[in-house]
Amino acid sequence: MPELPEVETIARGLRQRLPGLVISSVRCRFTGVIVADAGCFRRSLRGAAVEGVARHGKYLFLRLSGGLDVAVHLRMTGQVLLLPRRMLPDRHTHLEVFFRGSGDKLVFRDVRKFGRCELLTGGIGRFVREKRLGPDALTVKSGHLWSRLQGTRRGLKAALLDQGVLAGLGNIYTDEVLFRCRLSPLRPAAALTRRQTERLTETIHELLREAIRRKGTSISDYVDPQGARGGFQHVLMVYGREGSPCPRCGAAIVKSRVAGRGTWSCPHCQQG
DNA sequence: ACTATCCCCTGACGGC
DNA sequence: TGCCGTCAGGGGATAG
Repeated sequence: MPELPEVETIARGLRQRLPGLVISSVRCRFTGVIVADAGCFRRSLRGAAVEGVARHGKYLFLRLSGGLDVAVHLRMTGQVLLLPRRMLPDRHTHLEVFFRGSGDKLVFRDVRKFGRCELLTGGIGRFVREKRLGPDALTVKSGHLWSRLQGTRRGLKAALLDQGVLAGLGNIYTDEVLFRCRLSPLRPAAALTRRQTERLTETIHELLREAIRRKGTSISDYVDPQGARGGFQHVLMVYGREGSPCPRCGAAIVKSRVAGRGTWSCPHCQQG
């Protein structure tokens, strides 16, 4: 499931290849992935130049000429790929973008069809405000987290998964961050001290930077635009590891259900 | 305003 | 071998 590090890895991969290319045509094989009108989407993209690639939380943005942007969300199983333009699309390929004079095409594929592409005319900032996304998790300030966590009655995991609190953490990195901070996922968010919130913020930054360095976590479907898997799944400490010894104290990692999600934690280390 | 639950969708997996 | 139920979880909609 692509979270911030996976989307950042994709953004970096696209940044090396896309800027300067001009879109010659767009083929949509499953219109359900396009938010609003697919015909308008195709017409608007045709002839536009790619000026840059951006990211906020789990959203990827293609910045186009004419003040247009395309917002992409991969949800659970979405992929953004750069493939040879002549390669035949498979049954999960929903969108293909072709470029003038390029041997590659940009492909959106998604087994479960949860992912979405949306044309923006009002800019990224406006989109982020309308979606009520919190600050990006890579740069969120401790003071912001403090005020948001103080103002909720929810448990810590539920609060950190809320993209309105901070944008970018999903189920995997939330479990890993709570383990590193020795905090229980069920602990009331408002019970954190200021010092704990500072440490939590630093740990979020470190964990995400580390995961980006390893090019993300490939557990199920995630690959980068060139089809390469990430490496962070090899260093996960709790996620998906029920029954394995805790890397810190040796106690068996337990799986539970928190905020409707599978949740892995060490019952001994994470009592706080 | 806040919180919990359901739903979207497909493939993998376990039980029989 | 095949059928069926369950699970995976991001986020939007909806109910309480």
